[in-house]
Amino acid sequence: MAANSQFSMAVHVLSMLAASRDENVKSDCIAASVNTNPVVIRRLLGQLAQANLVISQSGAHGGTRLAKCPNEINLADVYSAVACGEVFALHPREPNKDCPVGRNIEAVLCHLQKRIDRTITETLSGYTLADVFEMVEKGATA
Amino acid sequence: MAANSQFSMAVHVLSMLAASRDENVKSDCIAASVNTNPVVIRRLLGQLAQANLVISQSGAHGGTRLAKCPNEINLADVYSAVACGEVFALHPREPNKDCPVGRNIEAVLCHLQKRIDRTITETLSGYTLADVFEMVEKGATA
DNA sequence: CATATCTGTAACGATGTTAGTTACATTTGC
DNA sequence: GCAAATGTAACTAACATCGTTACAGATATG
Repeated sequence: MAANSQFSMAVHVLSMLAASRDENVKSDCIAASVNTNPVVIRRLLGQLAQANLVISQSGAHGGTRLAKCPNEINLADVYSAVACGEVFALHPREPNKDCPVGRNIEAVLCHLQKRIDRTITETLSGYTLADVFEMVEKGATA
Repeated sequence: MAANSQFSMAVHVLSMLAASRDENVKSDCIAASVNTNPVVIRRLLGQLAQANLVISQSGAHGGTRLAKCPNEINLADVYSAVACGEVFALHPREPNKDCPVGRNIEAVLCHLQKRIDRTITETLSGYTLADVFEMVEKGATA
């Protein structure tokens, strides 16, 4: 269960909200589509709200809706909102500093990590929620 | 401990081998630099050997060395050799197929996954082991 | 203002992955 | 034959993610 599905869930959730523009959608309803517990959804919505992607309302007739138009939300925003881990982890234990390689390898890997993260962000910024929703509606993978 | 450090370790290990071109390096020696158990290193070397990046020899005076020149090995090869997981996982539980979004979202996410993986591979293929080793020697992050 | 309905969040448990460790069979040079 | 290595299986420890329960707080509505 270790791999992180937050991004997948976020895209799913946002697609649900895009399907009901300007209506409050309840966490129970979203949870039913994602097939999980409403609390899991609310936790995720909290992160998306902090990133100003959605707006939630408490109380009766409450729920959540998009804070912007689907074409104003791109997937890079979503990716940074859910703060997924890096693509690859650094060493769990500190390398040996007495070794010329061990001493410097972490800086190099850290640089690579950032480089890749930038690449991912660039790629994701090419997709808006509107694009995703269109794909979902078509049932297409193009 | 969930995040995958195999790629980091692989780059470290290959840098060690690049530092001792044409010599057999023992797993104990590499383990000392990575600060882990030799068995962990041998497991990793097994994967790198299968990808034809290194060659191991059993027995006395055995060890491992690079199978090619450092400038013939690029990091995309390493990335695919250690078969890291995807950047983000799909839903752990199957979405609800009765929902229009739930029915189609997985195909879209799967498409996105592949798109990102391609981007990462492209970026990594821009670095050879020789590049990495040069950075390590300089202690620089550029 | 009482109530029903919703979100927000804390706390805990189940599950699964990763890496570390031990142990041992196998290979190979001397 | 012996010493020195790799290859690999099996087990354990640590940890992250997700699911679940429980409850406090907010808010429409009669």
